[in-house]
Amino acid sequence: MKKKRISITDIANELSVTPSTVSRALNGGGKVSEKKRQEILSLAKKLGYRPNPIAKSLLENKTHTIGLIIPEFTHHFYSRMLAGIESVTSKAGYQLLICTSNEKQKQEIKSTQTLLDARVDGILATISKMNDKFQHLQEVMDSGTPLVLVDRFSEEIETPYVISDDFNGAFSAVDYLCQSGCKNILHIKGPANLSTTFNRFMGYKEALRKHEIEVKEELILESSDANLVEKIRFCLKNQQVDGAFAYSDYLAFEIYRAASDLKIPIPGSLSVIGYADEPLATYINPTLSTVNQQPFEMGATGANYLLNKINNPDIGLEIRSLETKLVIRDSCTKRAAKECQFS
Amino acid sequence: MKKKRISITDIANELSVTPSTVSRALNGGGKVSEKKRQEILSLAKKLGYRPNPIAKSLLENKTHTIGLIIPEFTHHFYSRMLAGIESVTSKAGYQLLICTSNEKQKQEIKSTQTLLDARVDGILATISKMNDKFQHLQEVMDSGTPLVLVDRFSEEIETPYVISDDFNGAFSAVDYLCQSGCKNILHIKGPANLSTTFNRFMGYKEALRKHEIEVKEELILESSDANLVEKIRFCLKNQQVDGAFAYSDYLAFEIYRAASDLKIPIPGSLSVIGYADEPLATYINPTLSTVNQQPFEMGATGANYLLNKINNPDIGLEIRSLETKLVIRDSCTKRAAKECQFS
DNA sequence: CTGTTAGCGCCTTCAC
DNA sequence: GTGAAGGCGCTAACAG
Repeated sequence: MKKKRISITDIANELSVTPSTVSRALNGGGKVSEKKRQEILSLAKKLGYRPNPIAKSLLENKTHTIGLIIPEFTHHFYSRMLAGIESVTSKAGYQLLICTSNEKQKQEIKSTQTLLDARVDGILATISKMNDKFQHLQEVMDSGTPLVLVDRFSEEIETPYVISDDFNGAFSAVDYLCQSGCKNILHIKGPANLSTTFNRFMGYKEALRKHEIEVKEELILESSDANLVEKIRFCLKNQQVDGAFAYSDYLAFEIYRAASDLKIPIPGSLSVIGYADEPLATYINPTLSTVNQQPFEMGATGANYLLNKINNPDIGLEIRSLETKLVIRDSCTKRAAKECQFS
Repeated sequence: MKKKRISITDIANELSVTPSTVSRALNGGGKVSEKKRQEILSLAKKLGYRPNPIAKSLLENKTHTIGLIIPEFTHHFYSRMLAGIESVTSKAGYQLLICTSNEKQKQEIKSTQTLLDARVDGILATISKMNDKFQHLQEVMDSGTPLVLVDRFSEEIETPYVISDDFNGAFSAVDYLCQSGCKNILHIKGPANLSTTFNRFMGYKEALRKHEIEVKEELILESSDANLVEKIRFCLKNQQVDGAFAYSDYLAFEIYRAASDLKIPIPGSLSVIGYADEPLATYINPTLSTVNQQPFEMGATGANYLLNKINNPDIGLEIRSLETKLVIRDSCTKRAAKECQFS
């Protein structure tokens, strides 16, 4: 059913020249008499000739396509990251082949295989949460396909990555809480095994240390805890909590709920800061202070880096850590104005 | 830098047979002695042979890739739609090449060209808001590349599409409001020129008609109106509005704001229903009743339909309208329990 | 300047 | 059963 696309040979026949000549005329490479070139060009245009990139790919062993593996589509964070990636790749004339892992290792492995089979020129991946093996990523690297990790990385795989500066992001948030007078700051940790969980926790602790506040076990909760909701409630009730820093905006929202149940006013008696600057942060009441990770920029940086690596295979193992932005909204008591951003 | 992938010829040489034989053994097609077949298969496995789809594409004029054009990544709706599409295509062994139009016609045209150049087997598109020309889509169809439109369509282009049943979605929402006693129902319309805007408006009017309520011009606002916020406020203050149906959840949120400013309690004095069931609907206070369009299913349906059309080019111009689900939350006074879904 | 040849990786006749 | 030949669309090297 597909209409036959016209090929270089078609226009060669029409003009009684060889395909080589047409190719040369079209690519400007070799020498072709000006007259022929014009003839060829105009006929090509008239016929609506479009080169077949498949043939070129076969020849050059390049596809001008980059493969992307993301854990899921639905999080705003990944959508923004995707938008950042797309903005760079489309500008550079690369196509984007998309796969998802659904946060499952098995699907991630399948995706890498798919992308390798498709002969993509490079792969951009956010590894899934549950990863404990990395052989599939090692295979990508062994195949010589440039690989750049975004947002999450692992010590076990030696490839460049672009991440957000979680340590400083968390630090700035907790530092802010301390400066505005909070003494008992609750922290809800993220999923175990994630570097982001670890780094945000470290940032939290470091900020407390700076302000000479003791780190109390009772104030640290795990998001995976089946009784999280009750524990938050218990904590707010019994620990004189006056500040809270959550691994995510969604967890911060759980704190809102508990506080609302307990009639603890935010920000009156409790200042809350979340993480990620998801849209919900501006919709809940009071609007939520949070740490913006600049996912668009993260995606764009990763894509740029990958394209760079595709064209200069020798560039080394580089790591980029993107600055975060502390966004203070209505969920915190304001401290004396400083260099942070209000919104 | 890329390591040479091993080819059918490599393994043929190794075994002193011809590539043809290897090809036959691998594809099971022709007759090959069982012994040779085993040798070939095991060597292929040992060497980690993977067929080159590029070569096959060139031969078969098929890429097993479908192209996708969406207006933007950041809306939850499109993310869900994308997830639905991906779930179908990946299961069917098709790749997904992604482009975005950023709601701009110019970029949409460029995207169709890119996808056509890439020789995708079919295109799934959500046309951009601002489209007034459709020649690029006509070109897609003329090229013989199956095209299916999702979420939005135009009368000007004769191709199958999958949309949400906006008329009934709106009707069910407004009908609900009427049944719970609302007499003066505000409607905020969506962007002009979109079929969704039109159909939701029609659903609104039809529901009023059913309940013999007069349609009042003063109760109908345009989202594009520069003074929208003030007009909502004016309306709530002066028109005894007791119900509101907005084109989107975001517009419903504007109504919340105005109501909050005017100290009009929701749902006490005003019932509000939005549209799309965006995440914010569950985060705002009170939680927002809304119409769920099942974007995941819409994407999946579109993808299935496209794959079907790719394999049966003769199937006709079909149109699917997906049912919506009215989701009643806390922003409405409850009516007597009926068949609608609570959440 | 332009035509011929060869080959990217694979598959499909057509002979033997 | 298996090999040889041709071709998908294109480019590069080598002849003229």
